[in-house]
Amino acid sequence: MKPLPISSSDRPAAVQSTSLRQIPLLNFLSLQEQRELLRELTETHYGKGEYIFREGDPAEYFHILKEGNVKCVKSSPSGKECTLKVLMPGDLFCCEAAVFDGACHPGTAQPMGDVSVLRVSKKVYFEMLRRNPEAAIEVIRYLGNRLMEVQEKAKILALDRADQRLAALLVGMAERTGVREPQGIRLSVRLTRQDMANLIGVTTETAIRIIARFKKSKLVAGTASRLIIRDLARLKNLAST
Amino acid sequence: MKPLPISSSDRPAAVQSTSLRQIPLLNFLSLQEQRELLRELTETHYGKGEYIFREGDPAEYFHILKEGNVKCVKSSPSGKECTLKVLMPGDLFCCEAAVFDGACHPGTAQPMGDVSVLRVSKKVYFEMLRRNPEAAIEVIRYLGNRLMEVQEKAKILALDRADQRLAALLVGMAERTGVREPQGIRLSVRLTRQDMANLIGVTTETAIRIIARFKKSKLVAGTASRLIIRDLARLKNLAST
DNA sequence: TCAAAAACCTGATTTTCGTCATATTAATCC
DNA sequence: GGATTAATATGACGAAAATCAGGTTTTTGA
Repeated sequence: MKPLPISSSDRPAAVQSTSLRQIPLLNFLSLQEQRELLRELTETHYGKGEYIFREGDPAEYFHILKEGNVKCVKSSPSGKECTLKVLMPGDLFCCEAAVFDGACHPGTAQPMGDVSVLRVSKKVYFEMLRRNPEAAIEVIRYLGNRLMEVQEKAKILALDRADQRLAALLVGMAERTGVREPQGIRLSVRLTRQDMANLIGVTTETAIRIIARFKKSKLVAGTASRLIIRDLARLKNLAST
Repeated sequence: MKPLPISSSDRPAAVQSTSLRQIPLLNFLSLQEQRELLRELTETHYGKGEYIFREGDPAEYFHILKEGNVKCVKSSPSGKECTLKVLMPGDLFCCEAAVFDGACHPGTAQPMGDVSVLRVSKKVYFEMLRRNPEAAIEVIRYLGNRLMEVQEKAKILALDRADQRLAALLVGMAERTGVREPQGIRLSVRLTRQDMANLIGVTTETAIRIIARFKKSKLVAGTASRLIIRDLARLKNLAST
């Protein structure tokens, strides 16, 4: 596909046309439609400690992650928190909440560092989908995949021990964000023991103890900002025992 | 909406046109489209102990549950099983798997008694969606809701104790399938202790012990085929503590 | 560069739940 | 309606993970 022929005066603030071509859910649109949607997109930057939206906020927009990582967090009345997913650039988020008029966000979207987010109003987006069945089908595919992902996660939470859940998490992260390095596979997402704990439904202490065991048996190395998977095969094996 | 004007010679085997109007995902179609889709639908009956499809089978059809209850089951390599959801009439199933060419079913669909299932090939269904953006948007809504449901379930599995998970399950079942009775709310779905155990990720013994405690404190009564919720408010309270 | 804040670590103790073994009751089907 | 199977029940024991209560090390930011 060729670059969009859009003059700089055509496009809003900081949304670069090049970035759009990397977003799967905006393919399947004619150039004309892409240009129109581009006009409706706004880009916002967030830093650590801020919120993109919180659980219970009214859901008025579709969000697309452009840069950085965002975690989707749900919390229970007792104050405990559970991280559903770490989003990567290109991921849609909160399409599931954007579904009904007056719906609220079922979870909080929290930047894991500096991030950049694209936003378009539900109304505009749905109108675009109505005109572009092919794009609607793409959204169906995306949601179907997300559904399968969460179902797999629910299965693991329901059936597996803590160490297997952690192994499965690391395998998944390695596959989605790993980069080859001499010592093994480095995760390009910063992930603290606490992050891991929240992702697999255990306490931070438990995650720390398990990672310590993994270190001893040369499965992983490093800490949050530089986590290395040293033996993917054995981790995979542990996850599916 | 008026009844479909279809002569009995027009329609395949046992698919009654009246049943279709109760299926949310077939609304938003013109009469013409409904009639065409009807011709492509086939109905199949299954009994207990049979499988509608199994984990790993190639996914070639969209399924719609017409009558009875079906459970979606996933199993781990070690042989343990986890029930993701009890489907009710009108539910789509395995749309999530019907998403890619050559995809396989991520779980097994198991009748919980006598059931009747409608089926349409992925190809025909997608073509229909391409012609009917409104129907595609309806599928997006459906998937969005399913996604929110599973996310909520994952949160509960990750954060709550067994008794709270069971309470949450019973509250949900009461709301989806409960019928008022003098002694309380009766679940219209047959649900054994083992079913509950598989739905909340504990062993059967644990589910039995918890239900026994619930009985003592007058929260529930009865067994599988006649399960009564006697104090919904207190169950809700327990679930969200 | 130094102080403060995160992140990481460890041990002791308790709670929760799984496992195994064995009854008892209820449902189903010739 | 009585045999057979499925479902429910209970106890004793152990393993897994939470909790609480200290630490140390690393990272961050003024």
